[in-house]
Amino acid sequence: MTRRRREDSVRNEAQVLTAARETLDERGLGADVREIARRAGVGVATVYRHFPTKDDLVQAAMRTDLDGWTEVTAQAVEEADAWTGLRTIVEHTVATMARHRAILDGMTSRAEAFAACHAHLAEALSGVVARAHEQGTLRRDVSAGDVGLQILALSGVAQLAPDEQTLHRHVGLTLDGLRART
Amino acid sequence: MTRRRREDSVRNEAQVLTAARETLDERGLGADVREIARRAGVGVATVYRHFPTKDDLVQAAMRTDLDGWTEVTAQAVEEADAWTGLRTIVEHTVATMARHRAILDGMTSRAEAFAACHAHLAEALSGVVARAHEQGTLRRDVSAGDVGLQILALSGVAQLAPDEQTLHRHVGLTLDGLRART
DNA sequence: CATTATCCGGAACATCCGTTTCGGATAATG
DNA sequence: CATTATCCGAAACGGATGTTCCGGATAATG
Repeated sequence: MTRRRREDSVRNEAQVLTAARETLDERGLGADVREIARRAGVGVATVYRHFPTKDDLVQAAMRTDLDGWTEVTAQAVEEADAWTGLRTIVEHTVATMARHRAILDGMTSRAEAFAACHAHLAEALSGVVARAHEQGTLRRDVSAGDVGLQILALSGVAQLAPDEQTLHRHVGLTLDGLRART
Repeated sequence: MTRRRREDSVRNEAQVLTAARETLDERGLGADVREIARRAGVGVATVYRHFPTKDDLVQAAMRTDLDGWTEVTAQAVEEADAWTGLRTIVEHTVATMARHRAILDGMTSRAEAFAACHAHLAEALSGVVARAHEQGTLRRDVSAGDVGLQILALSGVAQLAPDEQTLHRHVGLTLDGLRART
């Protein structure tokens, strides 16, 4: 006879996830597990009971945001105007990275746990870029890989320029640079 | 009577500096002092005898390259055509950061040891950008701070895109985006 | 309320890294 | 060659961080 799961257990798991999200957003992948535990009002062992490894915790904490990002980008590929889709992908990806520093860290450090994200981004960009080339709205000499690099570069800016406005202006600047000259 | 300095001492100091340059270029500021010592064929204590702290070692190892960079950028400010000067600053700074990962790390992590570099870059950019605005070659809505951010962003690209050619193309892309539309 | 499976937190362990210590080796001097 | 100031490397220290242990607490069950 299997007992019902203890209520403090589920409560703690939720609190750990929340604390992990907060801490990872602030400190990035380098966040200390002890600090996450402290913010959750819990001991370290409790964290490790629910998530066998720090990587597992990170993935669980970022899952929702990552899924949202995946959906938005996948949808942007379907956009009739490929340039609009490209702009959406760039803006939304940069915004996500700016808000969640751990995701940026994972992408730039090529952590194995983020390989799927890399693949998804590459695929989405490859589609949109090809169609933007057909529609003549993207510079011919700009590849999907180039756009990917620019996205990561902009995300790097996000960590140096705290204010939303500056970041958005830089995204506009970059997009201007990518657009085919009329 | 003060004795002459022992020969193994000066030899070791030089070897440590060389090893430090190699290791810092490869691994960035996170380079392990033990690895530097090993490459120099020396014990850790020898490293610390010549350079009281890791920061001191880093500064000594990077001094030559930083001085070169300072000179080139200072000279670029004097350029008659401000746009050319700006391009030189951007290209040379990005190239320096790409080659010496530790310098990039120092600049982006706002380490106190690199405050002088920050100040120098800010001053140089401020001058060139003002004159480029007067000459109408730089977009009006782009500030010196913006250019500084773009430089750091491009340097970030340098760490993700190993090949020289891709990096140079991205620099060109960015410069295109900064130039006033004719 | 008694039982007990489940869960909890703090301490301990392992590793990494900057830095210091110290007994022994060695080069400069006379 | 003897002396000794100087230098050397291995080991140890100290702090940070991921992870595990374990004795005690507690919630689910009947």
